[in-house]
Amino acid sequence: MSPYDDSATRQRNTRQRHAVAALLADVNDFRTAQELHGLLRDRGERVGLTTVYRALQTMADAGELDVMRLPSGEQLFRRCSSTHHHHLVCRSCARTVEVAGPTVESWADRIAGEHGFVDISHTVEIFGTCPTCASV
Amino acid sequence: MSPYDDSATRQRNTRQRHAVAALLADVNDFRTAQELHGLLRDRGERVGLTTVYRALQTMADAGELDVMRLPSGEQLFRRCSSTHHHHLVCRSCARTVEVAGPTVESWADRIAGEHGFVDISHTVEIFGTCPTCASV
DNA sequence: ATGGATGCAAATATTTTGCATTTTG
DNA sequence: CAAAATGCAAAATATTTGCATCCAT
Repeated sequence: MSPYDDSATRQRNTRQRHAVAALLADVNDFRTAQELHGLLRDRGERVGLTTVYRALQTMADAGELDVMRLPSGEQLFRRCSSTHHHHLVCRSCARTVEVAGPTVESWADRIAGEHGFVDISHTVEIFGTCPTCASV
Repeated sequence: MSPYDDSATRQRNTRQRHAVAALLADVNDFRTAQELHGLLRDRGERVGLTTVYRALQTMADAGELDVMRLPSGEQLFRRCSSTHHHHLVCRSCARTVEVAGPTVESWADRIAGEHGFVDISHTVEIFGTCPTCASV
């Protein structure tokens, strides 16, 4: 493997995968596969839902995407951001606030290390009722 | 509401719900609905899968159960432990270590409070590869 | 040309719901 | 007896797979 191999993945450079990657770059936030598929539709891109799922899975396996799961069970995908953060989500209206958590990051790494776990990732979700919904 | 009302839930006291509750008390660990249903079978209890799901949902809504989700998407249920803790889960073999996180608790409460959110709950899952799986 | 990628349809898997019947209080 | 719970079958949801075709290399 050459030292400057910039193809992180071994996949082919298809229109569809490019469209998915471009969309994720623009959105830069967690979306379900189905939402992403719909957004591609809106952009006039013609990509099958199956292909969206496959592209997302490939990218996630390659470590290019963060994946989290909604309480309802759908998985959410987002382009990996160098600025790792978590979410504070309103149970009632789903309003989401991104919060940074350096405290949690180091805590998670330390805890995992103490148990000999490697290749650590973590998810933190805080649920509550936002001020607007609470005042109704 | 009487001050010493010990019926946390308003449900009826059926054989099936009792069986599910008793099983959860014995298992005292995270299990899928299907696994719990199978265990009831093994015990000779005759409870429909639908009923298991409904009992679990009712108990979870009542705050009697903790619910988490596997990376694969199935939800896991466990009798609430009074000692709130989080999980360090091996991606490969699903081995789970329970870890306490006072740091995270206070962090989550503070962050949520700063944004005016009330009635806070949170989930933290740490994923990694356990020592055994990593050495293979 | 050749093997990976696509996309439709169908299969899976998990969880929920309609509804007739049974059971609890 | 009335309301709630059960359980079967069917629906709903999310995601994956078979396979014939297409296209990037």
